Amino acid sequence: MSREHVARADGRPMPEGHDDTGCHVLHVDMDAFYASVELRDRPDLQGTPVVVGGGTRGVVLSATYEARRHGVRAAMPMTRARRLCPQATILAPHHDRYAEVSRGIMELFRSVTPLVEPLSLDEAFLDVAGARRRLGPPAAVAALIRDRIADEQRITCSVGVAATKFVAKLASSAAKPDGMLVVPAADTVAFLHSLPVTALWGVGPRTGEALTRLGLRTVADVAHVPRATLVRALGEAHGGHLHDLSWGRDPRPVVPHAPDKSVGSEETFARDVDDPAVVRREILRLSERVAARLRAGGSVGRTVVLKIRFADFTTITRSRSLPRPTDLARDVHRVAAELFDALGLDRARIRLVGVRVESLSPAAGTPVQLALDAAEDGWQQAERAADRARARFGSGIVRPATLVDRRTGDGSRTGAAGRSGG
DNA sequence: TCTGGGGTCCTATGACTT
DNA sequence: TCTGAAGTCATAGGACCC
Repeated sequence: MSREHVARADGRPMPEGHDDTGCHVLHVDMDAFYASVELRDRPDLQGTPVVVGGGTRGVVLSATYEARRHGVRAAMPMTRARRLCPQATILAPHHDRYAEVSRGIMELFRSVTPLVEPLSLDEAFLDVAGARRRLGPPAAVAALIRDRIADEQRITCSVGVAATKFVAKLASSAAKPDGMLVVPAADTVAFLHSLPVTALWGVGPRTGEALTRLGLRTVADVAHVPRATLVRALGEAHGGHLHDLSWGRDPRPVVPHAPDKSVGSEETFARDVDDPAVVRREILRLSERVAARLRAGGSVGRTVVLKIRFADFTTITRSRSLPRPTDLARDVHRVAAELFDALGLDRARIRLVGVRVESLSPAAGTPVQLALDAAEDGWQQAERAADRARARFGSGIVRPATLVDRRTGDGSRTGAAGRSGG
């Protein structure tokens, strides 16, 4: 327990032990995850400003706390980050590596409790009520997890311990970096009411502005305004939810294995594109990618959504539902391409194109679409055979002929910027 | 100056059904 | 049979999260 940095909700050190009465939810969040993973291989950069990101139109994916001291933040355009902190080392992201570290961390969590709800690669909720007899009270479990992640993965994390998910998440944020904060159930309201409204889950720039217009700046302000006022300003669901959160009411349990509700893929072009043929090729590539992920996840989907972002950043979506769900690239592509053609765009400058499939259900037991135009379930078998070939020989081994460059035989993307680093 | 990619959830609106 | 109300579903857009 040498690594602990334990504090009470009011910030004073715990006198002895940890008052985790009523607390069984842990929120574990890696500190500057991508940057921390990169620093494992570059110990020479420890203690220096490092920014993970890149690409011609990229944003910051992760930054060390030394870079953050210069104002660099996640999701900030790289050009701005470079200006704010010119001395920072810029590293390109390695997603495979982050996914691998993430798998190790999630396995570690599941060795503690089966009730693990991952939120992203680098954070998860854990319900440790059932681990008390084996591992001790929640605060001790949290300390154990922090030690093990430091030992096994050589990165640091912060942990919030509370009675609810929402408060546990706020607590881990307050404990960052490399800390732990226990908010005893009895202290929940006092802890919450000291925070700014922007700390509330679901309050971003827009909602924050709306609350400011009402003169509400702290969570305490939100708690003491009539619920009806919030509902009028923000709608029934959002307003009511914020009012509940402001009093620490958050009955959501920790749920492992929540099924996916949609699967999508999108690409920002390195330069805006006005050639419809280029856009159509990208739609085909994205449809292939999405369908492969559907099959890999054992899902089929019924609604295909096409997303187009124009050069001026305005964004539109168009969707259509199929009579039956599918996991075939051929079906997804056909609908997405038809939606694009129906827009009737005349050399519009397009910045981004995306394809998403919604209304997912498990493939097992779902009657699937057998090709839209013909009774050939040969497509199903062909795409599954392609999956097997990709699994064996690499992702580039099988692709539609229209995506193969005739001169080089290379099907790699030529126009899109690709992920800037995430 | 610029603003990724992968998602979830909510709201508004119009078509359709009961 | 016609009409309006209410419910449901599909679609589009937006806010938010990491």
